[in-house]
Amino acid sequence: MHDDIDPRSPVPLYEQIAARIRVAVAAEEYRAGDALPSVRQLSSTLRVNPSTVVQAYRDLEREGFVEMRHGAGTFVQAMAPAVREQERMRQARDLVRSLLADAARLGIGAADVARALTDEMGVPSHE
Amino acid sequence: MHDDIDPRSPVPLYEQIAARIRVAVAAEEYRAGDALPSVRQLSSTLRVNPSTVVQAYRDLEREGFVEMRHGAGTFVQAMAPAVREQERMRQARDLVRSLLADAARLGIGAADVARALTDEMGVPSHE
DNA sequence: ACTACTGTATCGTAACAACCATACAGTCGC
DNA sequence: GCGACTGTATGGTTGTTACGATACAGTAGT
Repeated sequence: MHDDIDPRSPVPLYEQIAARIRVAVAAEEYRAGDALPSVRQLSSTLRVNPSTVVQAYRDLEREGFVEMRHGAGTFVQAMAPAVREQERMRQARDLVRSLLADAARLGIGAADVARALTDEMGVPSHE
Repeated sequence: MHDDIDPRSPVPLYEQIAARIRVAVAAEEYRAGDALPSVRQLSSTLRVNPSTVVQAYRDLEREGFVEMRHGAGTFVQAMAPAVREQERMRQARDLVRSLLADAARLGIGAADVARALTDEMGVPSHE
């Protein structure tokens, strides 16, 4: 439960925070209906500005992970596994599309990308 | 040979210019050893600042497409097809790695990404 | 060497993103 | 209804990126 959060990382604080919550929810560390730490509470334990936590929570809300209720708190959303799966695939599709757009600008086709991906998956050198 | 370049696009001008040159080189519109338009010349025909063209040319130089010779001009590099292929795969690998990093932050695994990619490739609905 | 071209380096400006500070507004237990 | 908690909205600071303006430096034909 130590920091996990690194202000000097190139990835924004609010993304680090959101990622942290996502895995906690995925690991059922939080159940549907549970309240997340309040904005101020989490911001003080992480030594971060409340607004930064808000930004993380808002991202999670857009993705359907949580619901923010004015004056009450932020609660994890119930979500059928099938729906969650579907949502994950939608995000994956968006990621892949922007990747292909970037690749095209470099003169790299989808086939090359696919090859590189299978190469990366086949060699689990990290982690 | 008209503009192709759109200042209002979210993709930077220098990237649009670099992309334009890449396809021209790939299409053998320029051959190895040929001189590209000079920085000032291209910048004036594109109605763009010389520095912007320089940035594009520098990117192309980093990628090994061209060579900038101070006082002489910018020339397309000779490059064996095998080397070019290898270079393309290296770039594809880098793209895929950063994609997987992004995906991980969203709780999306490589398997989901692979599925999304094959879906996108299988259904050429756009363009 | 001079001149007219080349690329190079440096600085400034505008737009944007991340983060913070602070005031505002709703909810709920007492 | 009051008080202590919640999230919300607004504005400012800082750092980064894209783009431009302008001065510097190398090359080559004459």
